[in-house]
Amino acid sequence: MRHSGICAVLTASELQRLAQSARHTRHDAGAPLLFENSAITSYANVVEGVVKLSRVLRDGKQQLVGLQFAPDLLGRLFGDENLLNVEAASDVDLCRVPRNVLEELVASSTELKQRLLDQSLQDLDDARDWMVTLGRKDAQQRVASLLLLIAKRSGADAADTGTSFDLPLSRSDMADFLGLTIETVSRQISKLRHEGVIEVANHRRVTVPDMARLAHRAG
Amino acid sequence: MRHSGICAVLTASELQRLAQSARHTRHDAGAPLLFENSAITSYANVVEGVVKLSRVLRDGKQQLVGLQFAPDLLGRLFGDENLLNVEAASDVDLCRVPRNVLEELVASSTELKQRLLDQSLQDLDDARDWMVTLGRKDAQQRVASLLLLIAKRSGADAADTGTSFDLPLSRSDMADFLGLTIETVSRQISKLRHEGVIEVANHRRVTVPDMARLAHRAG
DNA sequence: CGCAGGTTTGAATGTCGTCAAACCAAGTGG
DNA sequence: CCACTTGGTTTGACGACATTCAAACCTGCG
Repeated sequence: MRHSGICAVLTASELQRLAQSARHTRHDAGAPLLFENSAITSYANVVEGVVKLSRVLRDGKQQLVGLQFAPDLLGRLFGDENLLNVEAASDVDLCRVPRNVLEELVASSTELKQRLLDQSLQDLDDARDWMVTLGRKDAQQRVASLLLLIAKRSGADAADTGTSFDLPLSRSDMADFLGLTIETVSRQISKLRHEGVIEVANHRRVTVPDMARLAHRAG
Repeated sequence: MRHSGICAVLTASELQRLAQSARHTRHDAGAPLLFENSAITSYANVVEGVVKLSRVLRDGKQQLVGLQFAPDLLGRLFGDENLLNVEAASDVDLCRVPRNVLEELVASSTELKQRLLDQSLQDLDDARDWMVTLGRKDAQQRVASLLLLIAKRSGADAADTGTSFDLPLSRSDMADFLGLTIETVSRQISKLRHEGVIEVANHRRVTVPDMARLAHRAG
């Protein structure tokens, strides 16, 4: 899930145009950012933290369909309807831009349009990658895949003792992303821990001594 | 999965430019159209039939990540690497266009670029929809979801007796798309048949007396 | 300290996968 | 025309893995 944020795709003059109307906002973990089927009134850049995109079935079950790390762009361009629930997974900093301003910019910049196309194609690739995970991997491989994804995208610091990072998701969120139950996620994490593939502190801080070994578990 | 094909997004003069280099090709069911990781040398429009996009795990398991019905566009724009296996699911007619010609057109037409962005966003929505199916639905709901999808996209003819269509996929392909095994797919189809939700002739021709009832089974 | 939320662990249940056999439709050759 | 083959599909018996239900366990906080 490597996206380029708004800032990365704008020229200096465009950025200036944007700065006039952009506003920073802060949100606590769990805060809803948009509701399913609501009209989109603004777009946003993820400045800090992780945002989760989800859909819910009629029976109440939930499935996360995407995670947005900084500096990803948030919000679906040119769609009138938002098909997703958008929530802060961790504490989040956003840089909001009114919809019409951004679309104005997009209309005037063919370069920008090109970059947005690239990004949506990247998102599509990511979504299809995850379809493989959901359709063909067992619980162990799914959990390993998620840890790998998080390690890659949240600036995990590498040391001699291994790579460390904080989980931006609760067990419940992880389960909803992996198509599993909380209990199964917990069991698989415990298994990886007992086998020395990962170390866990306070249920949230993860250390990976050997990334290749984790990758191997991911299938 | 509602895409607009090339033809739908081009002006008359652009179509003319395209006609000079476009070539029609025919492929039998099962024929490979592109290989994973191969450089893309051309793009194509699906004129007739259904094309399947898939990825394979190291252990040989396969997962379909998309289906392309006429008149969808085939091939990933602006990516140098093709991450997918592309095969004819049924007998297929393609309209091929050399890569450079299409990208030339895209570069010159901001309207075209816009439409391609729309399409990739639609594909992304579709992929995320299917993530919900793979992550949160049981076998029965998955099979019903697929039948519903095929009914919608392959021009199913509606009559007083119900809606009828041919399955463009083998049981094996269906299993790979649904994240199930052949046997489970077969069992669920039999179940739907015994319960009168669908009728099946020759293992391929499906009739749905009451679409709403099928939709209800899809979750 | 004691409560509350989230997490871990355990035992029992159920769904789907695996293995294996029967079935069906279409095509080939005697 | 019928026996035989072949590939795909269906059905059955069994086992494995994930879910469910329930209880114990941490960690942070009043």
